[in-house]
This record gives sequence, C-alpha cells and structure tokens, in this order.
Amino acid sequence: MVRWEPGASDRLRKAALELYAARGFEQTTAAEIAASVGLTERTFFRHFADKREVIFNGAAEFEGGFIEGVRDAPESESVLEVVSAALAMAARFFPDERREFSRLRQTIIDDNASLREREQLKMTTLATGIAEALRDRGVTEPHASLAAQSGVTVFTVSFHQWIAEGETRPLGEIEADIMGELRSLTRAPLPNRGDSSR
Amino acid sequence: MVRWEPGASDRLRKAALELYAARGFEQTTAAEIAASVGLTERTFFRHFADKREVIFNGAAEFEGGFIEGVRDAPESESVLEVVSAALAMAARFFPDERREFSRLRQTIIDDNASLREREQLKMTTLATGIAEALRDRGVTEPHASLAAQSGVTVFTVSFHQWIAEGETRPLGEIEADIMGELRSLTRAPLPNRGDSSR
DNA sequence: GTCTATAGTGCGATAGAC
DNA sequence: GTCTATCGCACTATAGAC
Repeated sequence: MVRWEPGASDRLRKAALELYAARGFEQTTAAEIAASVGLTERTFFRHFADKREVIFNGAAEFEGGFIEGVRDAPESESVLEVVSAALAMAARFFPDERREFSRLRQTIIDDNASLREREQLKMTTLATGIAEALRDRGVTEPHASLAAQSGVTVFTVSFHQWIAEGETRPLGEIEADIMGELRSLTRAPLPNRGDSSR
Repeated sequence: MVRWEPGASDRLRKAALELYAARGFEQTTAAEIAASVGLTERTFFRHFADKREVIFNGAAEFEGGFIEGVRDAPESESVLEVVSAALAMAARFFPDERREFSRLRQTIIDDNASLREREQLKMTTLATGIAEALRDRGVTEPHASLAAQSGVTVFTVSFHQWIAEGETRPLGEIEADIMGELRSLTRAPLPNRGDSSR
C-alpha cells in the first residue's frame, strides 16, 4: 500500500500536455492539471516553478547536449565546423520517433504568447551557453557570439522544417542543408559597400 | 478646469521607467506606478496590456523602421546587402543622444527574467517580419528566414556593443563591422565535410 | 497546507467634450 | 444625445510567503 503514486512529476507533465492541447494553455489552470492526476495545486508548483515550465523542463538536457557538442568537437580551424558538430549532436535528441510529439508540443507553444516568450528565452540562453563554450575553446568575441547565435538560427530553421507537414528527412540531414544555405547566403558579395564608416 | 491631465500614457511610461530602475521591476506594482501620476491601476491596464509592455511599446516604431528599410532597399543581387541597408535604417533609431537612456533601459531588462523573455519575443517577431518583407521581394525560403535572423543577430550583437562601457562609435558603424565579421566567419571552409547526407 | 499579494479582466457608473 | 477617458468594484488565477 502506497500513500501516493510515484512519478508525480511525470504524471503532471503528461496531464498538462494533454490539457493544454485539448483546451488551450490559458484555459487550463494548475489546479485542474493537479486534480486530474489526484494531486493538489500546491504540489504542481512544488514540481514546476510556473505553469509554463512543465512544457520546457526537458529542455535542459537538450541544451546540455548541444553545448557538450561544442566542447567535444574535434580540433578545427573553422568555428563553424565546431558549431556543425554541435548541431549534429543536438539532432540526436530528436530521433524520428519524436517528430509527432514535437509537432504537438509546438502547436501548443505557437498558440500562446507567453509560451512563445519562454521558448525564445530558452533559445537565447542556449546561444549564450554555446558562446561561452566557444570562448573556452579560444574563440574571441564577437566571433563566439555570432557563431553561437548562427548555430541556434540554423537549428531553429531546421527544426521548423523537420516538423513541417510532409517532411520526412531526419533532423541532422536538414541541419546540414540549412547550414550550407546560410554559408552560401553570406558568401555573396556586398558590391558597392564604399566607405562604410560614414 | 479639466477632469484629467492629458498624456496619461506618456506619464505612465516615464513613471514606470523611473520606478523600475529605482526599486526593480517585480518590486513595483502597477498600482504604484498609476498612483505616482494620479491615476488608478485600472487605467494603467487600459493603456498597457501588461506591466512589461510599458517598457517595450516604443519598439513597434523601431520594428516598422527596420522592415521599411528592407522594403525600400535598392535592387541588389545580394540578400545580405538588402539586410545591411535595413540595419543602417535601424541604426537611425539610436542616435548617440539615446545611448545613455538605452543603457538604463537595458539594465532594467537584464535584471528581470520576464522582461528578457518579452525582449526576445520582440526580436523574433522582428525577424519574422523581416523574413516576410524579404519574401515580398522575391527571396525564397529558407534564405529569407536565414537572412532575416542573421540581420537580427548582427543588430543584437552590435547593439550590445553600442551600449558597452567605454564604447563611443555610432551604432551604424558597429553594425557594418559586425556584419563583416559574420561574413568572414561563414566564409571559412568546412574542410572534411565528407558525405553530409548520412 | 493555508494564507495572501499581485496581475490582469469584466462591467457598470461618472464626468466632461462634442 | 454620443463618445471617450476615467474610476470603482468584484472577480479569478498565479505564485510566493508563512
């Protein structure tokens, strides 16, 4: 006989996702989520700092993996090569089995401004972390920040393509493509730049 | 005899900035801001959708200017040249006289997570708008999104440098530098890329 | 686990300007 | 009369304090 079922956190996460998807984020109260798995509102807030965090708190693991990808990348003259290695590592967090789940999660986020805000902050935090890891590898500013943010840009654009309707390629493949597109984009000349200092 | 002083929203904005700076964003209530200029909490929320918006709602003008810069840029083969023209336009919203104010505003934002969230969302919204303007010029995806996001990256890195202690160069000049750095970064080769498709 | 401050919303009343 | 900016009050949910 147990006093409470184990895995409160997991049950809350699962219930929250379902309720947010079914009736919308704002229309779902923390009390409802908790009640639906036999817990109280207070317990919900002991597990998650706020209503939104329940959707994002698997993200720390992903962020860590991305940054680890930077730290463990092989020696290279090219900063972007390091970032590419990290992108490949990041792609491992999104195997094809997870695509449908990612689609559902993204529709929930897209439907609510405060969830979009939280997501953007996570991406910026990620970029900041990558920049730091690059500086630890000896990359100087502003290159570290630019490369880090560009890596996140490639990830974001690729991720949205990955969950686009009808897309079947794995994330890693899309990332390689998009990185190539970014490089060709910035390779084009800036013809009549003239004296840019005034 | 007038029933109320005119310019309620300007007065609220000014008072909010001062109070946020003096005692912090979370330690300042909407009621206090309103009371400090002789209005009620309810009136504050009729002018601003939420407590944070009071700090950001000058930003629509800036966003419009940036996007206008894309629309009005001269014909060019290079997408990045278009983005550079828009960056130059954006820089006009931040003349040197505004640098001190921008520093103060940024410290308020940096000190609070929810303000940072809102700022990041604004930047993403901006990138989305720029991408749309680029597509209207005939730029296809994923180039439009990549170029737009890269433009915002250059702006963000440049802006932070612009308000860095001891920095005296105008924003436009910093932007040109940073854009050059981004270009040189992505120009470096990706040596042993091999078969990137698997 | 309870208690409370605060954010934010909805609605009716009010006092002028036109 | 209508329109608009405000007040005042009641209310819910979040989130933190105790």
